[in-house]
Parts: sequence; C-alpha cells; structure tokens
Amino acid sequence: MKRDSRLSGVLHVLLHMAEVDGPVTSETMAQAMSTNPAVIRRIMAGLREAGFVRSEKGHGGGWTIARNLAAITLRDVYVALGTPELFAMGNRTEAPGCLVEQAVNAALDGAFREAEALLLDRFGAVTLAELSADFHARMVASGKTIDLETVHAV
Amino acid sequence: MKRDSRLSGVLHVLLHMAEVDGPVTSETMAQAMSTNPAVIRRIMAGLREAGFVRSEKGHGGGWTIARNLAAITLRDVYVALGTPELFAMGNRTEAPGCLVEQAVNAALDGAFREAEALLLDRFGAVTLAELSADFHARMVASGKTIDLETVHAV
DNA sequence: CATCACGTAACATCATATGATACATGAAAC
DNA sequence: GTTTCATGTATCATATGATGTTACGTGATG
Repeated sequence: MKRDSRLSGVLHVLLHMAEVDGPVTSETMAQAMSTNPAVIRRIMAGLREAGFVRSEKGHGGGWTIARNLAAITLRDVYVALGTPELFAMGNRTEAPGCLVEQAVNAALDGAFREAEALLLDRFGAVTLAELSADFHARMVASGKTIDLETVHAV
Repeated sequence: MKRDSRLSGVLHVLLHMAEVDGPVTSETMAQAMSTNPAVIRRIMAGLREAGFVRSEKGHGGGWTIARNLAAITLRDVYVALGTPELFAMGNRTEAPGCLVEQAVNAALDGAFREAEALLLDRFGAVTLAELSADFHARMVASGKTIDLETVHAV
C-alpha cells in the first residue's frame, strides 16, 4: 500500500507559507515540494473550504493563511483533508455473516477505534503555532537562516 | 491505498481451524475465505516459522494448530505476519533536510508511535482462546450450529 | 485584452496487496 | 515404486488508490 502523505505535505506547505509575507503560488509550493501545482491545489482545496487559507486569482494571487496559527490544530487540518483513512489494515469483510469473522472484527475494531481516538486526541493537542515554534527552534539550533529554508534550497 | 487484510484473514482461518479435529488443507481454507490456496500458504508461512501452526504434506496433510490458543495473542500473530505496516499515512519524506519537514515529521511520528504502542498493547492483551470464546458466545446467542459455521456455508 | 493564477476535470503512472498459475518436493495410499 | 495429494515457492496478472500530468475554463490584475 502506498502511504498517504497529504497531511505531512500540507503541514509542510502551511508552515512554509507562515514564513512568507505575501501570497504563495501553487507553482512555488510545487517546486518546493517537488510536485505539481495541480496536486497542491487539490490538497489545499479542503483547507480553503474550511476557511484556514484563502486563495486569490490573477496577478499577485496565490495562497495566504486566513487564521491565526495558534487557532489551527493538526486535527483541524486532518479533518479539512477529509479525514483520510488512518490505518493500513482493515477487516477482510465488513458486516460478515460468519460468526468467526464477526468475533475477529469486533476485537480488531475495538483496538483500532482506541488507536484512532488517541491519534485524534494528539492531533488536536498540537497547533500549527507550536509546530512553527518547533521549526524556529530547530533553525536556531542548526544555525541556518530563514531564507535558505524558506526557498527550500532549489 | 488498499488495506492490508492479512491479520483479519489469518485470525479468521485460525479460529476455524480450532473448530476442526484433523488438519485443514489450504484448499479448504481458500474456499471458506473465497480466495486462493497459494494466498493461504503465503499468509500461514510466518505462523509456521513462529511455531504456531504445523503443516504436513501428502495424503491427510494440511494445517494444524501447534500451540494452545490461550498461549497465542493477536500481537503474536501480527508479529508472525512480519509486523506489517499499521498506518495508512506516512511522512512525505523521511530524513528530510528541510527543517520545516523535520518539525512536521517529529510531531506526526510522535503521535503515530503512541498509537502503535497502544495497538500492540491491545493486541497483546487478547488471546486466540478469548477470541474463540467470543465466537462461541455469539454462536449460542444466534442459535446457529457449529457445523454450519465451520463449513462456512460454501 | 493579455497575462497570471486558481478550479477542476480527465487521464497517465506507479506502488502494492491480492489473485492466479506453474512446478518442485515430500508424504501417504495403492 | 508409482500415483495422488498437499505443501513451498516463484512468477506473473489484476485491482485499487495515491500521486503525477495535462488541459482548459474562470476571474483578477496590469
């Protein structure tokens, strides 16, 4: 199974946006993440609908963060993406007639539900502001400059 | 991503084996799970190496459980499968040079590690004997007979 | 009105779990 | 001993879903 990296990707993009003053175009983000502008737009669509970011067309257009980073948790972002599947494992058959499979499903489902609750709880406890602060701490520790990281090398 | 259903499948097979006296062939299991014998053998290979089941070739051959069900936890089975990936989400880039991505990865990894620990803990707390007991309880509750379920309808 | 950038659909690609086939090996039955 | 059965395993086919790509429409700026 190919692992879904949209959450990772969109968080990356958001933190980069936070470092820049004006709007950032999909094109710029795509280069930074070595992917395609259409991919960026696709991922950001949910965030726009959720009101976390704004997009403007035309000259000087692009994406801007529309809310304070301290008011956005990882869980908010996850939900804005459409709550993608968290687990790589699932039941062979949902709603099976076989009682054995029902027993198996019940046991596995219980464990996965607990794990999901824990994940969402942890996601809900981390704001983008905290992530950004962590980033800045790493930057100080590494001695690198904002610009280098913002431009993402290239 | 397609979800991995090997754990679900192998548990299903094991509980069915527990209901039968003699060895069960891959062919029989495959029919019960509407899949292919080779798939069964592939899944069971890890369990055989771990010593949880035994396989015999030739006439009257097939698979038998080699250990008390109370001595096998879901975690044991999961590990015998080769500890397949639990999560459907991953980092866009492991070991990134970008400090932003490092901060993002650190946050996500922490949450996923906690969730993994919880899952393994829950898996380790459930034995196949308990699962089997749950199955029997469901059977009593439903009024069905062992044979019907064992043969898996067809 | 030409250019820029998003919005979105449609299609291609790639990775991976699963399904299917084939053949070798070993054990039991005859 | 030869046939039959069943596993062991490699190899290939298929299906699914995330991601990459292209194309074109829309609206805003200069």
